Amino acid sequence: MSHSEGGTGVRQAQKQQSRRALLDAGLHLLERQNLSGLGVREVTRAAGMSPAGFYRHFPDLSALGVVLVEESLANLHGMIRAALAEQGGLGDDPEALIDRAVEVVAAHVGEHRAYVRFLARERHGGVREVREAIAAELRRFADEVAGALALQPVSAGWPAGEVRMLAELYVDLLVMAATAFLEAGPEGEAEVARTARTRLRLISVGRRHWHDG
Amino acid sequence: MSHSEGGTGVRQAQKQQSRRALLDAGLHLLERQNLSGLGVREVTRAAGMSPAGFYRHFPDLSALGVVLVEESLANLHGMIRAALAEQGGLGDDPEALIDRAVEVVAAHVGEHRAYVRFLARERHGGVREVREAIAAELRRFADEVAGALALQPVSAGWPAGEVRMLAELYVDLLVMAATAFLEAGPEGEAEVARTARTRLRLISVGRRHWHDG
DNA sequence: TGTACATCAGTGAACGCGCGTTCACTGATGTAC
DNA sequence: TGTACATCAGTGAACGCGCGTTCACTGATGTAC
Repeated sequence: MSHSEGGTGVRQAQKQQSRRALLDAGLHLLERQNLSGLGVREVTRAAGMSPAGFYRHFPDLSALGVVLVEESLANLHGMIRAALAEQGGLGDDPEALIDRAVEVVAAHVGEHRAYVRFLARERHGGVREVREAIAAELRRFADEVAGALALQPVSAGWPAGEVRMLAELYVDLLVMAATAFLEAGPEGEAEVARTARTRLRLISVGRRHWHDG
Repeated sequence: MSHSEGGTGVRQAQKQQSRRALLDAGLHLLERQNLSGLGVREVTRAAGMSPAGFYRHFPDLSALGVVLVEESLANLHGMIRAALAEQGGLGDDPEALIDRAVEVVAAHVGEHRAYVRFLARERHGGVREVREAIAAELRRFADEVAGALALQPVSAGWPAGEVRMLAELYVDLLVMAATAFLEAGPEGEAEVARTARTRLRLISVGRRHWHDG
């Protein structure tokens, strides 16, 4: 065991650990402030590293921010994919699907509170690279939802552009629900969920009667 | 004319002018950065005043931010009230009302671009006082919309809570439309307007068929 | 296995800089008589 | 109208401070033989 256990990669593993410490420290600090107000020294201090060490990992704080965006939405994508995969299992009951989607969002916010707060704050924040990274990820998110919607029987005969627009509306409503969960304490959570469900159902009803009279 | 023309108030008028210069400089700088990244010296420099002069008008930058919030939404309230007042004139045609609302938002964004950008950026930004001021104003905005909705024949028999929720949904959609106008250049404006109208109509249809089957 | 050299993540000191805030001041405006 | 004093918006210098970034360094890890 004593020979060849570490080998190549010990150094790299240590570096990854430091990098993670910087990302975690940054994410933690960003719960209470904007990325544009964050400082290199502040992050390294929180991560237990000397200021100069930061530059072994990132050229500047925007770069760290972009990595946080990717991580935030990697999580989210996984959950969305799982929720959409259940669609078949839930049959064609739109009520059940809506309930499930809202549950997924609530759970996601509960588990990744810091990431969600970060996204909400920087989505329209002062750092262009980060804004653009978030916009790109949300577009990919809408792509997935659009793909799932297109498979539903209700969408038969709808042009792709309209399905896509509907998907964007759902995404926007889910993002709004997520930030509402953030802002409501635990006591307000049920109310936020109720509101989110009603909104989604309203869209659902509208969609069903779109071509009526 | 030479006696009594100025009189009391010249000093006060000059002070107001300086205060305005500070607010305008701040608003201008905030188009490209977060409030939490703004500096006292930066604002006074842009306003052509010495740094110390700032403190004759505001205790700190958050206070300036709160005033900008009030101004932003004072504008908006006026427009909303005007749009809602037209409601009677437009009869009960919901299509026309939606078209008009979207036009009003587009015009507002065109004329008050800096204010709208500021609101979008600070709504979830890093300065609590400003966030809370924005939330309070948006609540008042939803109150007005709820009041108008309650008067519509379509709302007969709807409980006040549901009307309120509907109003909040409309407000959120309009706010999202406003930020979409911001981000789209002039060439994308028509597309944003089309999307916003479709979203609002979808709600409108859903509302009409809410209690069907 | 042991040895000699290379790599490179993290350090600690140093730099110049712009920051927020204070202070005593100045001079135009306001007021009392 | 004129004069003497009060007010106070804006100034400019000064302060101490924490910032971002650089640099030569150290010592653990990796590699060649």
